[in-house]
Amino acid sequence: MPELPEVETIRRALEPAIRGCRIRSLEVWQPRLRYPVPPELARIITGQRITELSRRAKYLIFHLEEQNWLLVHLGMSGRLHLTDMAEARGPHDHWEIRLSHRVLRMHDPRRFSLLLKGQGNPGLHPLLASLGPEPLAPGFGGPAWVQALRARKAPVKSLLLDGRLIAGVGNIYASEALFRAGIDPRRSGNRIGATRARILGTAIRLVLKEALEAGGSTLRDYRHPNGDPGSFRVRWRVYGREGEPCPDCGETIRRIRIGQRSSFFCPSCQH
DNA sequence: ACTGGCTCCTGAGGGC
DNA sequence: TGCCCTCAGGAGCCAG
Repeated sequence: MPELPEVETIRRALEPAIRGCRIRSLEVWQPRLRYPVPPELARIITGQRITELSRRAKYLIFHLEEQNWLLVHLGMSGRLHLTDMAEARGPHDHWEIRLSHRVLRMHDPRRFSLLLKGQGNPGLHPLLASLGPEPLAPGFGGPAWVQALRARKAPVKSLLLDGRLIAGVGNIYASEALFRAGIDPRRSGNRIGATRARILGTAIRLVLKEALEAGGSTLRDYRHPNGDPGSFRVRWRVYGREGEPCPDCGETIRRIRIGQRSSFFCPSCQH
């Protein structure tokens, strides 16, 4: 599923291909996504150039002319395909943007994705306004992070998924980062010392950066839908490994529920 | 102000 | 072989 590193990988691949391209048309086949696709969207964006593609958390922002922009989120099963020419529409293909020589299409079986519009400063949009800091931005993990984490008493695993505290961390990286930091996912934020909070901040950046570097392979999958996605799969240390030995100590990895979400951890390495 | 539970949706996988 | 049940997940929303 698209996590922050994959969304950033998509952004990096897409931006040079679409920057400067003019939108010829927008076709919406299924407007009932996470939020309804605005009916007037096609009228607003047709004829405009894409000036920039940016990312905030797991949101992609397609900047257009006249301070218009499109907000796209992939949800958990959304895929963006950029092709040279229009293809027959398949099941779960919900919309496509036709550019001068290319077509950008959204495929999303579970329909948790979204396509919205905005005008002016994207950061003021309700979905973006309350987002916390970007973990990969310079300076993340300093005093502000330590203070914010320790001000909360929810399980740290849940806090990592709270976009107001930190933007874009998903279920996989929350488990992975806590394993790297040696912190029990059930531990309350306010029971994590300042030193360990800093270590966690570093661990988050580490797992995201590693995945981002491996994301170059996801790029190939993105460009060539026939490619075998399994061969490029990143090897998680604990995520999805219930019952397997911990890569560090050999203890059996456990899976527990925290806030309705699966969490994987090593009971020996994480406290 | 926080926390935890619910919700949207469909495909996959396990049990019988 | 096939049906049914449960679960997975992003993240906003809401009740307590």
